[in-house]
Amino acid sequence: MHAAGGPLPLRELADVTDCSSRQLQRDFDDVLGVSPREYGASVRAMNARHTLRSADSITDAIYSAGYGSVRAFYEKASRRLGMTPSDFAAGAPQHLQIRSSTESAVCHLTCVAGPRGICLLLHSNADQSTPEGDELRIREEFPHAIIERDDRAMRDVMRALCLIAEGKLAPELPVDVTGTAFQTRVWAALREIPFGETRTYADIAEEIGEPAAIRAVGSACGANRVPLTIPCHRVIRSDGTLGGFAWGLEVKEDLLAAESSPLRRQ
DNA sequence: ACTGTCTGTGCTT
DNA sequence: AAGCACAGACAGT
Repeated sequence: MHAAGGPLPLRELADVTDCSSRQLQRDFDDVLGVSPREYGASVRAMNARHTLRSADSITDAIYSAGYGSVRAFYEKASRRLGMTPSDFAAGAPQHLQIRSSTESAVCHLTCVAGPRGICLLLHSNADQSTPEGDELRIREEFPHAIIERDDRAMRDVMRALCLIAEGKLAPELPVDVTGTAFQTRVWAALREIPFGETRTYADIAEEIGEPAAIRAVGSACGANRVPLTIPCHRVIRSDGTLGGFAWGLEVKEDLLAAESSPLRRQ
């Protein structure tokens, strides 16, 4: 489907992968958490991001991305862009984001936020190099945005992030992240986990109505660009082991220990 | 436990 | 109106 740039008939996929169409449906659901058709729709939407950049007109881009009509594009894909197609086609030059960095008691934090909320949160400690790596990661995520450092505007946000990083109760922060339909559902479920509690990957899968998509929940947690604010550290495995965490298992362990200790609550 | 067939339902074109 | 994908039920391995 990536080669084709969009969804493929189920029969065709089944022939290529040499398994039955029913089995393919089940495998997609188990591993990816979405149906083959839905996955293809995401591929096509991603494809549209590229054609929008290169085509002469929005309409051309929409058709060459494989949509049958302009209407279909606006219904299915335009929400994923996070801006109007014409803004996106122009490279979103006017999109302004602010960033700030601070030292928490535990680690160095760098946060990038747009008008609607936090869109990226990076962490580093003494072992790892900081500024260049962060810069690269930010550029990778937002290649066309204007990003300015503004510590004053971010002061309250950074303060709240420090609290969470230390395992203390903090005000909820607005987030502005885009993902697949499935990721969005997982991230929303993660934000429902109360401070001081944990859930298993299976719990989350159950909660979003995809009880089989346990591994997919794990991937969605891994794809979380704003740890702490979307508390993926509160998800552990059913057997009690920690599972994974982008910032390292030690950090995850410390966070959970601090959050569950009543003495350190505020 | 895993797999394929059959089938009713609902969405898309 | 026709075709297709989806997902539950069921039976065979």
